Amino acid sequence: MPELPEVETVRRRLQACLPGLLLRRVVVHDWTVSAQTEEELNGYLAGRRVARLRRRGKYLLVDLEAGPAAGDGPAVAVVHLRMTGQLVFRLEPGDRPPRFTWELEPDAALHFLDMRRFGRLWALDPEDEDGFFAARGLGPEPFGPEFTVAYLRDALAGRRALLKNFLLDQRRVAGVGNIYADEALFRARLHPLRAAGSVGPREARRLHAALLETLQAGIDHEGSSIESFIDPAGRRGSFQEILNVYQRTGEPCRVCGEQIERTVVGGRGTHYCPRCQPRRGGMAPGSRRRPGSARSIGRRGPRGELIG
DNA sequence: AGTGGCTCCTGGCGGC
DNA sequence: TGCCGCCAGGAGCCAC
Repeated sequence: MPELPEVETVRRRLQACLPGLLLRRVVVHDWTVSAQTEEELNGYLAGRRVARLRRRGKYLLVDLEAGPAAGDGPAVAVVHLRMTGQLVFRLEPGDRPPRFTWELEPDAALHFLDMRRFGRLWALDPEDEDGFFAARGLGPEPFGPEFTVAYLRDALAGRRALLKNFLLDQRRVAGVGNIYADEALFRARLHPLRAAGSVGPREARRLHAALLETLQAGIDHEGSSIESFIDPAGRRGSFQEILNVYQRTGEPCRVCGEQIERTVVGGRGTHYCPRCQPRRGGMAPGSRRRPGSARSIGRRGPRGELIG
């Protein structure tokens, strides 16, 4: 499921080939993909050249230059992949029909495949972009200047919400989804069922570092191809190969050997190591070495995978 | 206001 | 073998 690292991987791939191409028109095959009609979308987007690609949280943004016709101002296309959205240049035999297609010049097309049909497309005036994200309450970018240890500490303070739910709340920090939330909590040695407000200053610092390290590792591995994530060239990411807890229920913890446990938080599968991530703070029992500690960073597991 | 729960959507899978 | 029901989850919406 596309989270920040997966969307960033798509952004980088498209940034390498879309800028300069002309978006001739948008064809909507499934009207539920957008609250705007095909005509409205084309009014914003058709006849413009792609300038560059950006990302905000899990949203992919395509900046379009003003067109040659009078009144064809610049525009921003916003795409959210949600669960199963994919942007691809080629349809393979057996692919279901795309939900929308961008016809490009010279001679190309970008198709939006989306089995579960949760993905969305918006076309905006650039002046309305900040309002668009403000209306959704989108929080700071993890790699942006706002997301400091102090910010995270203050955001956690006093909250009764479970830590897992806190991380999934896009208003607190943008871009974290179920996989990276579980992996970051493991790296930070924090139990997902702890109240956000119970996290102390040192733990907040750990969580901040763990979030950045986990997301960066995801980007470095070009995302997790768990469900159906592929990039626009049809390539799969490899982060799923080094997951520590996500979907490893019953398997041994890579750090302490304890069996990974699974519970449900907010309707989402939640995976953790009961020994490395105790409900109360403190040292993991029977071990001085803990996941995410300086000594464990960069260690290699039995199959050569990076741990932590 | 903060928080949790429900809903959408469909392929895949377990159970009978 | 076939069919039923459940599971996966991002985020908008609603209720408390």
